[in-house]
Amino acid sequence: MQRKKNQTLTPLELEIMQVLWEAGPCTVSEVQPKLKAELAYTTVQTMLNVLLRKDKVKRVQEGRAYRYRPAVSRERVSGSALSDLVKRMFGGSSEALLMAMVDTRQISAEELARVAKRLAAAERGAIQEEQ
Amino acid sequence: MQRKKNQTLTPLELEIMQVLWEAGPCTVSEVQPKLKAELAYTTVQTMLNVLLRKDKVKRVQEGRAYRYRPAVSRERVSGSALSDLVKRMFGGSSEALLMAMVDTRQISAEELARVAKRLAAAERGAIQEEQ
DNA sequence: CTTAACCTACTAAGAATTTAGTAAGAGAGT
DNA sequence: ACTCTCTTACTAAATTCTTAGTAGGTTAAG
Repeated sequence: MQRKKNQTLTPLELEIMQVLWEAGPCTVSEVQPKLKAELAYTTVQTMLNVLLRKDKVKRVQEGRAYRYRPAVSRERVSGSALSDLVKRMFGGSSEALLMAMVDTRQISAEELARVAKRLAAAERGAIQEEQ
Repeated sequence: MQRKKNQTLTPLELEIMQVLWEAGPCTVSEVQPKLKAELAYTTVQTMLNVLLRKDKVKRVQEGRAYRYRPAVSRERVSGSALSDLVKRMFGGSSEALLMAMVDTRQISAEELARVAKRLAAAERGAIQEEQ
């Protein structure tokens, strides 16, 4: 049995999850050509097995093969990757992360403000006049 | 000799760098008690050696011991950790990262807007009326 | 029925990461 | 001089991550 919560996905695990999130449920042979690296069929299979053991994907038999689908949402994984980074790199301060993004020119203060405004408006909109 | 750029620090390497960034140049015995995990003296020493080989720290002899100091800035490291995450998790879109932070409630849209406004003002201020 | 294609389970091996032990030198105290 | 402590260099073991091979089963084609 597994003991830990297994939160953080390794780089390769993450890349495979990306494929499943983007392309939807896939078999091993469908995942393989969608990866950047050219990995052996059995390597991809092994990784999907690892993800299965970690409860990050589910699978159903389909003909002779299994079809794998994500068992965790992209939002959930990106959320925990983010909070992990915020904790480890920015002492738990999301604000520090934002400042670092501006400092290192990954986003300009102007663009940040534009996005912030848009998100704030969307949030208000979602509360007041939903659909 | 080493071939790669060695950009990404491992979790433990990062934790040790944090100590050096916060406390300033330290010897092995000064770093050791500042770590969360209780690691053997020689473990800390080994890690500082690894960081030295990777050119992430420099050291000078001081009495019998070495004193280690960061050779890369926190900004540089956090910048590349961030761009790594943006690339791997958000398809290269910083904006997608911001949206994920709001979606996963790591920051509210309001706070984001507040920080954005402050950073934009600081940027304008830095250009127009410095000091 | 034999063969080729495809798929799984199991196994393993290499690399990176984390952890720490051992041997040995150098000062300090007695 | 002898011993204790601090420190280094070197070495190594455990764990995790990445990669892939081998054996064997099922289906489809001839």
